[in-house]
Amino acid sequence: MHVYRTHTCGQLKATDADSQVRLSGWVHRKRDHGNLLFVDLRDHYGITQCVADISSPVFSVLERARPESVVTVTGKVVLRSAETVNPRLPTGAIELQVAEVEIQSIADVLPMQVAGDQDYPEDMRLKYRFLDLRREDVHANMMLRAKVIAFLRRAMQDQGFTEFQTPILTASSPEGARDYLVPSRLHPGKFYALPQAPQQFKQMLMVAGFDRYFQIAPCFRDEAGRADRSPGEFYQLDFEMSYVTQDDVFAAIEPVLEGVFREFGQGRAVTPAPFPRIAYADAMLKYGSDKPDLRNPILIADVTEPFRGSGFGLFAKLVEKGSVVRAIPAPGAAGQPRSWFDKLNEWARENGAGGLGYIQFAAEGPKGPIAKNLDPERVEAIRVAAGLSEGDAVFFACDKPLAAAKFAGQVRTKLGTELDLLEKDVFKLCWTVDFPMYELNEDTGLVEFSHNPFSMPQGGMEALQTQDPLTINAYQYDIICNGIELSSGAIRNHRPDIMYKAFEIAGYTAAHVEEHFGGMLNAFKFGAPPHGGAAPGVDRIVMLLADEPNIREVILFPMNQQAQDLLMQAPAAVLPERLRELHLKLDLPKPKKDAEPTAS
RNA sequence: GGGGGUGUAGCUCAGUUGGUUAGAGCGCCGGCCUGUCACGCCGGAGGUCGCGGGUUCGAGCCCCGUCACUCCCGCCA
Repeated sequence: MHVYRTHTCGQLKATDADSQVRLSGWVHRKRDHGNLLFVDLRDHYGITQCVADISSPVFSVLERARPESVVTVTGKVVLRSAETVNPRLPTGAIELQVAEVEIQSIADVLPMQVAGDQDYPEDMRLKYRFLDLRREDVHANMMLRAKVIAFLRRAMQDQGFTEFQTPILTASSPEGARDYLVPSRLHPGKFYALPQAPQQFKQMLMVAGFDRYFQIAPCFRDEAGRADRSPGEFYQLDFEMSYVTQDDVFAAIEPVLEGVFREFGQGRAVTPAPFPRIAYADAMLKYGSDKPDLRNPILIADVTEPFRGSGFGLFAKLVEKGSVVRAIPAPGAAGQPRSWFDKLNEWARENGAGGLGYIQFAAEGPKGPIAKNLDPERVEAIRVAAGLSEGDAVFFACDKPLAAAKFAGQVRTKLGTELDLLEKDVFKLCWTVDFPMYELNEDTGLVEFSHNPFSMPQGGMEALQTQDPLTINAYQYDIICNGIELSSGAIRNHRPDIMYKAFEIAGYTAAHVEEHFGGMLNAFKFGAPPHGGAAPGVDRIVMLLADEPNIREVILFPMNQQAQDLLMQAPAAVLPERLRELHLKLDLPKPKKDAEPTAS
């Protein structure tokens, strides 16, 4: 008999009755009847009830074993009597009558319980992550993650992509988020940077002729955390393809994404490929966001004209000064009490808006503070523009175009949640396309890149030479699922001449481009294929599939929002000799006074 | 860097208008219990009410500051 186990804790069934077996695992839970003791023994695979009574020498040993101690038990599998079968347990038809027991590892009193579903503070869960990971839900999330990644690898290989590893210690990229830097011992004063994404490497792979690349790529960014954004590091399904148009990229990745949501979505509906494509400008108008949540049926409409020169002086004056008015329908909300509208108004003020005007289309006619000050024709124009019927209400956002769009988007989300309008049990995928290449910096009045400076402008060189830069779109796209951005991508600009011109428009000289992007530029001067790709976030895909509101629930050893690893105690101070070796001297801010350790 | 929320036993939380010795459940320790599966019953230990200051006859509760965690904004080519 094997020294530790003949079976796992999820394995034994009625057909194993009467066999002699050995199990090892954690003491999940004990039910001590004084003269009869039940021990639920748990491992990765499941739980098996083990039983011993007072007549057995193992009784006192097991009785003393605290929860989460690791034990090996040996004995006979016995059928449970009909009334003691536990149908909720896969092994519930049998139990193990313990004849021998060996304690492999004693558990101290636990800081947090593994059995049960009590909530614990996150800093405690992270500090004792090894215990937290034993718990059923978190354990299952990590297994889901592993299966999702295996699926993605297989799906990408099936689509003819090849997996490559790119460097972790690389050069700082002058664009984008802050880099994590690694000091060089051999080169005083110089630093490696951890890649924010393998962007330049994957483009080099295309230049090198590998045609289709993918990688489950670690990405490092020194930026603040969010519920859906892991600080420090995260993983992307990074891919790039040669000789492709935007449509080819979509066609390649859509089956992979649709497939992963179908495979692991547990019956939830998935948008079938091809996914809807929404132009950035439309997305901002209708959804108030470049990340439209298509589960929400509300569509925003522009109603600037009905307010222009109207009796509602506040909006009329703002419109004269260049503001726009957006209407956000609230289906069926006309009958909501005054307090409901007041509450939303208060919410709007808390979110930085002046307030939140509205019209109720009640049975007796339009009512509310704004309707009183508007001609009936204007109210009717609004009703038509926003597609409203009797019984609906409508809210208004009035501001400069971008601010109005963003606020309308917030209202849309708020109303969708408040009125419970979001479609349930569904993954709604779409592309946001046609991002503008440039935007105007309102502070400086200068034209800047609005997203990725290496995307190919639509219309190529001719567009750059002839169009108003602010009207040029890029072959740049995002993939969105339920309002969460899974990925950015682009058809890249592989032409040095177009790149110089694109940077020139944003105010950069050729010398600047050469200095900062010399490596890639150089590569493009020796024959570069047209290419493009994207990089869906793996953590976010798993988060959506696991239906978790927080990305840390699907990461094995996440850092907290302050980018600290509470388990491994990173970041940490280092010894002075290590700093000397790296040619570093510290210049620290004044320490916080009365700093205290965390509550645990 | 800024804003919101939270902070009371190891954990989850309650704590009335500012008023006697700060409570419950889980966990822990002890006792009882031979068919439980969130076992049950009895008893016990366990508190710098995050920390500091203030107001008050009196503060877990009110005020100011601060720290920690979290959510959001900024940031995220």
